[in-house]
Amino acid sequence: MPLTKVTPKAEETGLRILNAALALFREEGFDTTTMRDIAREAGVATGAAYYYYSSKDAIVMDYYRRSSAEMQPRIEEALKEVTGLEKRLRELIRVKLAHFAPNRGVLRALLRNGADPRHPLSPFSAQTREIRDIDIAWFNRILVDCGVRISRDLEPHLPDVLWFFQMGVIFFWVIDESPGQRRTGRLLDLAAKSVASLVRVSALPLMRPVRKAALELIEVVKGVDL
Amino acid sequence: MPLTKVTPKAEETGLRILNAALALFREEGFDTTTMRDIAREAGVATGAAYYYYSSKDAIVMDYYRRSSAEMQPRIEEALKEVTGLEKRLRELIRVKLAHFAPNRGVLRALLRNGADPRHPLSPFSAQTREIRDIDIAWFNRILVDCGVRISRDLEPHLPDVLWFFQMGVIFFWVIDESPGQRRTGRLLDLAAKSVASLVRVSALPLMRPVRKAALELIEVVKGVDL
DNA sequence: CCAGCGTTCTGAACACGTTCAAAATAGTTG
DNA sequence: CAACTATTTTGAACGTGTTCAGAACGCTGG
Repeated sequence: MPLTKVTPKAEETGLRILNAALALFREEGFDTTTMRDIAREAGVATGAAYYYYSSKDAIVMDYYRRSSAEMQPRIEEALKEVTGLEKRLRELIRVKLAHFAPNRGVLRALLRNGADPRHPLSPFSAQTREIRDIDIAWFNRILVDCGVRISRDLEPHLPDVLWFFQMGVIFFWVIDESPGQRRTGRLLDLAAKSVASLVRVSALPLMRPVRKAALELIEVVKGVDL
Repeated sequence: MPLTKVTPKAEETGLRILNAALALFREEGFDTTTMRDIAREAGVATGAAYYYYSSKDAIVMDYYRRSSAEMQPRIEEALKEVTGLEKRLRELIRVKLAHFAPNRGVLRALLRNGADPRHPLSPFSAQTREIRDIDIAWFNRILVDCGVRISRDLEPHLPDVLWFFQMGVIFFWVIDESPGQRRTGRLLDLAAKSVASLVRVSALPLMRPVRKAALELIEVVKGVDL
């Protein structure tokens, strides 16, 4: 991925390095695995790993990018099975977690630098913008055809807010050490219900002052770098 | 701090190392500053730095601990000046940010590992429990004598929730690159108002179902490791 | 003043992520 | 095929955080 022009052989080597890395990350953990380990496992010299990936983090980045791409059809399908804001919200996030599950440790490395947009490896960084935009588009789609009325003022921000909510769940998930991350499952059930309710309630005329406050808050938060 | 038994001379050396580190962190940034730099600045060999601090992170930890201690009287005083939930909430957090302000970069290092409770350097870790407990006690105190009615079921959790809210503000602050972190100031104003309103509204009998949902959510989140 | 002992300090050494000059290989052109 | 270029690969070397065996220091009892 990092190489723009590639011979088939190079493509193969790059993939071998990526897969070696992911296998080791899964077995030994991200921090314990060294670049020398990865290179050895892939059958190349240390420097070769850097020819394909400019850093250890770049491997994680590539994994993130590929995963997000692979996920698209699975999401599309999952949303066909299910209707309603709450269920779709839950299903969308559930599919993502399921897809990331085998490499939860790798995702932990991705989220290590939290929400700092200056760090390339961050769901808020410029480098992950493309993935983020695709992600947000799904939330937009869910909102659009869920039949729930959305107030004009909230409308342009709601997909971003839902995406942010999703990131919260994912943060929780990578930390969650309960067996099978069941705790996250529970959290997702409860939170999806609450969020759906909030979205529904937010459109009520009575809620206008609350909406105004929320909007101000949203605007300040977005102002940072998002 | 890391040394249990200390001669006055050792105490002095330890402080020299800490201050050298903080000065360099401020001037050059946490990542750019090396342990060798710190040792040189303090006029000792590299190993000496490790005699006093078991790691680079441990320096940050010590700074965090000391700062939290120094902050106590400042908080006490600030709360005397001000009444009401919203204002006190805002003031409490504002005092903290003001105190941390000169070493914002150091705090960024502290929050680098996000909310992972397994990482020692995390506001959620076992190592920071003492500080966290003291912190939470303040929120408890604010709630107790603010005159606002709190429902029985929410009462034991509310200080923790407010503390969590505070952590959110601090996370935002360390990332906020607006001049003088004005954006965070604005966020704090808005958020404190909203939070205070929420607390007030939450006690309404009408809100019982909402409270129940919130409580379930809180319990799941707390279950992790907090 | 010395011997002994705990405390403080030293600097070389290790493993890691990363860089880079140069070697090996593949591909292309005369 | 040979010469040349572009791509791919190598492995030694650098700077970093960290460790550790032992040197230096300072105090206490004789």
